[in-house]
Amino acid sequence: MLDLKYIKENAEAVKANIAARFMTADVDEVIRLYDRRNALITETDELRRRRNENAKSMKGKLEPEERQKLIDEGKGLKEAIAAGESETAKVKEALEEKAIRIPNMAHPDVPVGKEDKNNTEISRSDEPTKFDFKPKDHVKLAENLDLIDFETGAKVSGSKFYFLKNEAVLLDLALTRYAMDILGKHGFTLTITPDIAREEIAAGIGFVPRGDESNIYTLEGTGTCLVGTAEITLGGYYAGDIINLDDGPILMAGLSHCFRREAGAAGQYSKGLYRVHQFTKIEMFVYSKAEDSDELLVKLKEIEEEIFNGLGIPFRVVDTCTGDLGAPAYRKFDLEAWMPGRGERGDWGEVTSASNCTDYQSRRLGIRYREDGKTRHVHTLNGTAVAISRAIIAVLENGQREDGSIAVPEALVPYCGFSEIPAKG
RNA sequence: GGAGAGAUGCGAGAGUGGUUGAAUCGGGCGGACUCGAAAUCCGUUGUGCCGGUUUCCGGCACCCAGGGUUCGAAUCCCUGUCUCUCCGCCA
Repeated sequence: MLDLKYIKENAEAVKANIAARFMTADVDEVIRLYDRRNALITETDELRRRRNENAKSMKGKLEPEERQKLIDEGKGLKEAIAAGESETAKVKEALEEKAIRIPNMAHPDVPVGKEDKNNTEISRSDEPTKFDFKPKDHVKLAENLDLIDFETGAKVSGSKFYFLKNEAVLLDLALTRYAMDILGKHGFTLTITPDIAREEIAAGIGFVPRGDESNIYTLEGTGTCLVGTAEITLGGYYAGDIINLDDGPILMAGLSHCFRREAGAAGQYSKGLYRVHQFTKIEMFVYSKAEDSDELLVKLKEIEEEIFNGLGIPFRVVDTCTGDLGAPAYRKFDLEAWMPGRGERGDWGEVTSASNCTDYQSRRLGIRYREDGKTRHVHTLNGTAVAISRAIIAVLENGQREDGSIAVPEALVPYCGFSEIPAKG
């Protein structure tokens, strides 16, 4: 969430930002509740001060009637404090509920626009892969080569579940090791995180654990949910802590399974592995000082480029527009890989996403660092190293040959142990 | 899942219902001594919120969390969470 004092002092800018993101949130109501809360705190603190004074004056020996008088006075104060506290709690709750609807401010360079078509392409690794035959999509390729079984996935678990099979399994594991090696080289602490997190941690990261719009599976009666990304668990890692950033930012990499409800998502562009309920992802997460986060976002983007360049998959990088930013993001760069089987003639499809969330997540999670004797909220950044399912789409579709076999990117060969998936039958 | 023990500041660790935001030791920081260092000695050292005359001052809250008892709770009661030990189950 945003700093309440900041909202009050910059109400017009906050409103303009909400409008630019095509979101709705009631800034005036937040300010009204904030003022009301502060007035109540001041009042109740004064009552508590009088209670403390009253209690202190009763420590020594007193005449019985004098003591009784003080006790009666204390009883009165006690009631007034209880009333003040319950009113404050009510206002605080209402304030919090309204305030979390206000999105993070956006970087001044973020393109303004409503949908992903307003994203700005800022670079391109290469032109789309050329074929001298009509390329197939990954669903067809995987079916021909017996790599992914969607039908049995649906029977056993429901639609949008799948079994990876045969070489696809080894490809999955190879991509994992490949990415982890690169992240280790860049100084990330490697982790495999829990796949379940407490709901308040997920909420602190900016996910909505409950309700119709939620993309999260909750675990009934436990107060926990399945994670949609390791961003949740890695962001929760230092929740409530004051961390030391004097020796540089903290770089974490986490492998987790990711679970998403994806209610209502369907159609050509979501087919096959592109949008599924469960996949494996390796996520980068960074805790940094405020002044370093812009630079680190570029670094995350560059690591993503390194990973996909290494796979030889053409991609472009887009600067995500205001309407397409998630609420916690201040700026976001996406890598979109060329997917020859996407749409009619092939298309770019999102494979990674790197966001600078500034102090939006850390404020709610209570993660701070010290600087010049003061504590400040850390900046948090997250970026996809590899979302395995989408990377597999790109590998299969770009590596396909006319005879039905698939060339495996050279960088993966040492990890998976084969350089091609041979045509079958 | 069952039984028991515990949770206090940066760490270890005291704590009688009322001068306890918290003894003591250690760590950190500042200083003295020293050519320098060690040792020693002295001082200092939490977080959040509200208000103000805003490099500071005042107030409030915080001893795992949430409730309760009381004029007054780190201290008494209840619930939850987590940790440890033992048993059971399990990969």
